[in-house]
Amino acid sequence: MSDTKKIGRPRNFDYDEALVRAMSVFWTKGYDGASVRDLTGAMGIAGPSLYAAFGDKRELYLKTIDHYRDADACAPLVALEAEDDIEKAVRDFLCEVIRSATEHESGAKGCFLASCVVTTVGQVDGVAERVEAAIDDTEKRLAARFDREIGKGTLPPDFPSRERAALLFDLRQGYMFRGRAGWDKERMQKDIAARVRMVLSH
Amino acid sequence: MSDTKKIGRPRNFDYDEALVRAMSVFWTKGYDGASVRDLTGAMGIAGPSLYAAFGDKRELYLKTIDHYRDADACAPLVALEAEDDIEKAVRDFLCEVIRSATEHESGAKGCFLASCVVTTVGQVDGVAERVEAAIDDTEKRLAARFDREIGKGTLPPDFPSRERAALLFDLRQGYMFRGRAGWDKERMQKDIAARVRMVLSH
DNA sequence: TGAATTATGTATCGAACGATATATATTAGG
DNA sequence: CCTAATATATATCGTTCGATACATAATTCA
Repeated sequence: MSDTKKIGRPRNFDYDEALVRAMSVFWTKGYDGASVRDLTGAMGIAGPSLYAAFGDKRELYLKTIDHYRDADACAPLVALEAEDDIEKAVRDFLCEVIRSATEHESGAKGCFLASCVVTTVGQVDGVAERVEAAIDDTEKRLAARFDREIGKGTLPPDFPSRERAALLFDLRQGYMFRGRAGWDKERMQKDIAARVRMVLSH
Repeated sequence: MSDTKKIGRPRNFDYDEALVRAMSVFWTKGYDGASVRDLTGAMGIAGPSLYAAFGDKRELYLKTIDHYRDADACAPLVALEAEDDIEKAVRDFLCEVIRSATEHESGAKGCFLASCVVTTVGQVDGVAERVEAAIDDTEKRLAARFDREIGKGTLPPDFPSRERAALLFDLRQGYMFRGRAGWDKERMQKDIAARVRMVLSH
């Protein structure tokens, strides 16, 4: 848009990086559990800088949600779309779900939206519509992946893309729950083959 | 055990009822979001009574979890076990899941464990083991329901009970998520028939 | 009936909460 | 350079948090 420099003293922190660090705090501690001091500490800035740059705690929270969505940070979805062979793609999706549900990047397990944000739906204004939009968007992208195969002829024309997209979505929710509860990767991987077959059966 | 009355002034509130009310507060507001004042207000008692009867906030929280489990409060599971016809039973299970995910009893939607407690796993000591035990118990009961049908001959001997139990579990998680996000009952009910078929397919 | 025991109600504790007032530092434009 | 504009650092605001001290009420047991 404009590379004209703004007047006034410039920030000495990176906006997006601070946002990611804030997300990580919300992710691990929850909305209420994350204090402003926790946030400023992780973001490497002082209180007034947080309020000047992001508004208040709630607005910062909403901004982390939007950033998560915009950054296309859902690895399983990306994996499903990247692999051309649909069977491998579904398997990759499930493997990636299990990985993200068990491995913890910066202490945060699972999906930021599915495991963390969703719990604040009735509690923090602005969250509900974002979560609902995220579900719709995710399921549309999942269904589109199946439709792509129908176009290629790999799946029959009457393949129930939307139903199976919803199934993938729900399987993910289950894995996220198990991951949170401490299940290990190996235990979850046992059903992958059968589940791939189920998702693609017709 | 003993109907001998205890010495000292008796309580003038019902222990279990207070526990249920506390659970409802945790359910709707989350662990951190539920203040001791919220809790005492809903329970109809004063602070010191709470601490005397239940310990501190965390111990009260753990007690609500145990009470939820002991009360067999998971309606879908009960519905699955109660119906003799396995096809109807699975359908009843899914219908009950959708109902509990969308209707709000005392403002709380979804499953207390699956939608609320799980988010405090890494945060509140004592929660992780309870959640893991709850998953194991639930999946065992789901699988046992299928095994019952194998015994009757309604399902083949090689029917993958454990796999399908896990599937039912994960479908539930998906519905709970959608319910939290504001999906309405009708939208979720569209896939029931196909899902019943999928769960019982062999 | 008095001693022991337990619960209740009021009032409040120190700590942590979210948020901000104030003064200073750093930039662009005139 | 001076002014306007924005960011920073320090210090702290009033509130709410989880948790308790204290005095009083209600019960059992001797």
